[in-house]
Amino acid sequence: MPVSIKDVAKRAGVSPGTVSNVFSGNRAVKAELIERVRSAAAELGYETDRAASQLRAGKARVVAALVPDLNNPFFTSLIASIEAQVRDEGFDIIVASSHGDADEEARRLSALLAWRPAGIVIIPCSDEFASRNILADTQVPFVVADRVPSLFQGDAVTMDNIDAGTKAAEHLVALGHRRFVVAASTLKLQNIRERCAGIEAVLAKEGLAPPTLIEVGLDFDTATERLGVFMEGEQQASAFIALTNFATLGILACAHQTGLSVPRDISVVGFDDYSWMHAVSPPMTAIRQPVKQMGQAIWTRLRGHLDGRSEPASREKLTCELVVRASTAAPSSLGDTLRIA
Amino acid sequence: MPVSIKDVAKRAGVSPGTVSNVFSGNRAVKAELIERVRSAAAELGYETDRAASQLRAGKARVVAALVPDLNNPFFTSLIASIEAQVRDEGFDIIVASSHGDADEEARRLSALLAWRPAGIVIIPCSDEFASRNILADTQVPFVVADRVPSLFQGDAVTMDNIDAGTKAAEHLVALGHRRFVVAASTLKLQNIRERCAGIEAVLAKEGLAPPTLIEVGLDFDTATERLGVFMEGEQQASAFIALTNFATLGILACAHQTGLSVPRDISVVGFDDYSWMHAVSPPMTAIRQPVKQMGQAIWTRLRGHLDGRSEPASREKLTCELVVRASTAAPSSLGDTLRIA
DNA sequence: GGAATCCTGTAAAACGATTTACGTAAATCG
DNA sequence: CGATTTACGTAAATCGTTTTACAGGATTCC
Repeated sequence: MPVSIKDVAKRAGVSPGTVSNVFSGNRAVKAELIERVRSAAAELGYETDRAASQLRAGKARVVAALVPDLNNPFFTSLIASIEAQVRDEGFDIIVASSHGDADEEARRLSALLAWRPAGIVIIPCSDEFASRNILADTQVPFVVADRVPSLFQGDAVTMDNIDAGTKAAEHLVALGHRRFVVAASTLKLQNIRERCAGIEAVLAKEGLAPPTLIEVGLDFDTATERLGVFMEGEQQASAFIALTNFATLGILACAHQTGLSVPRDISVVGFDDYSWMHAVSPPMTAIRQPVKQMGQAIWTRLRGHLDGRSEPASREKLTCELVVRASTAAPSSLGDTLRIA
Repeated sequence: MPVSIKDVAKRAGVSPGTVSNVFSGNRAVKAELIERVRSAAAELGYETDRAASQLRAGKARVVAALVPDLNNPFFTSLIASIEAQVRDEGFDIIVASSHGDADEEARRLSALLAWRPAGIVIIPCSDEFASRNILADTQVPFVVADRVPSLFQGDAVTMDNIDAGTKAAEHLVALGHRRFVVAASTLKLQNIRERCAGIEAVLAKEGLAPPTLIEVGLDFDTATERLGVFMEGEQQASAFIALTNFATLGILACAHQTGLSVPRDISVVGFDDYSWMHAVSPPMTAIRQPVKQMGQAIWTRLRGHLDGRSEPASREKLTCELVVRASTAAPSSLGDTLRIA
């Protein structure tokens, strides 16, 4: 029942090769025949079989994306951005999640490779990035995004994380804050460490005490739990910086639980910029990652390798932007005292 | 350089057919040969080419998902749920976005069909669902999710939207609210209309005035704009129900803008349950859609058609849950007066 | 005006797997 | 014990494209 190129050829009174040329545009076909083939195809409802096409042609119009978590809107926005890029050129996207596990990452990567895609974009689940060996063995162009091991050689697109940390810290210092808490997901990740470094550098330059670092884990529940334990204890910080989306939520939830008011008692800078951040009260000051540009940069890199051109590997670094809203303000008392309710 | 089944066969000293049988498990192979083939494959780094496999076998281990927007976390969570289901069985997922446009939907659908996937799940961008004709012409099993035209015949998985509306309205009525505003994305969508119907039925039963309906559109910016215009005007409502995620955000943003306090001045029930909802203050009362179960239900349906079994079409309806938090409370004055700042 | 070049069509050979048809050895059966 | 089935291996056909090789007619070039 599936209609093949031969059926179309027969109906249009041409050879299969000609039909192929009409659709692929690989070789010129006379206008009249193009017309005949097109209408024959339309009548039959023919659509070229991608598996067959890809098998013969050797190149697939697919790009594969492997991310740590499909529930994390940062990752899915990135996928959305890439999708918007590639669809104009007739590419499709196949997605997979490593669920934050290195072994699963390797397995999924192999599975994706089995598609012989035109390119792969991967956001590794850890800095070890053990899977890189798998990729090294293939010919498939790939770019590593967001979490890039420091001494990685290939194509990569990241944020300028040091700068992101710097901006957040400078903003709060300028407001008059002196004691900082940083809520990081985990310091095992290079990008998180860089964000911390940016913050620490600013505080050091200003002669302030280094920030209190809290590792809050990778999901909301553990984040609130760990921050909760910390905030119950007596402490003096007035400035909180979240280094991931879930850390932002964790800080907010705990502040609410312990009866601290934002920004009166504490100021908080969130990470990632989502719609809810300017809908809530107070609207959140946050560091916005240029997700869309990231998708563009990734595709540009992949695109470069596409026609067999072997471009030199490059590392691109995008800069984040601090969006100032109302969750940050000058500390209420000069002593930076924190009131626990 | 790509290593094929022949290379493995040669190295293991068997025929290609045998190698195929080892990996596909289609026919029995002696333990000793399995061992030889496996290790040969491992040494060579062989992974079976899915395009070739699929071409010959006629069936693909892929399911395609077509959603209106990859930036909407409801849709991507659903994809995440489906991914979690199918990966155990060695299926991959290919995603596409219709960007809310019916023509694009049709185009993307054809493109997806060209993969000859094992199944397709589609969340239509409108009730017209013009693309259904495309699907009707194929043999590919598909299930329509979330937005299902009322007289659609095939497999479908939806929420019990009437019940969702009912729950929200009953909750607010029980708190003592008498004047309602409903923020809907657009009444063109069947599911939205059903949610409204649920609310209206409750109010009617209680002898209350029907709710004021506002169509806020499909994204955050237009939502805040339209709600803003409305809230500036004098009105008396104390109870707000959002019917989509963006409507929730719109209400919150406008309340904040016009200086209304939640839940003191107005109560609001949000739609969809995201992490941010219990992190913000006040934590939001909301209607939670069982996204995970929805993914499971979809795969169960698709799975049923997989081995050629032709099961009867069915429509599955999942029930939502009202999560009560702190954004809803009894109205402050019995007269239901709304203070405009 | 003859040779070289382009243009555009067809037939047939791939691509890398699966599957069918067949063959041989071993196991089972009456 | 001879006949029949089972078990398991191989060779070759096949899936639906793309691409190569070739061919005939039109064009172009000296």
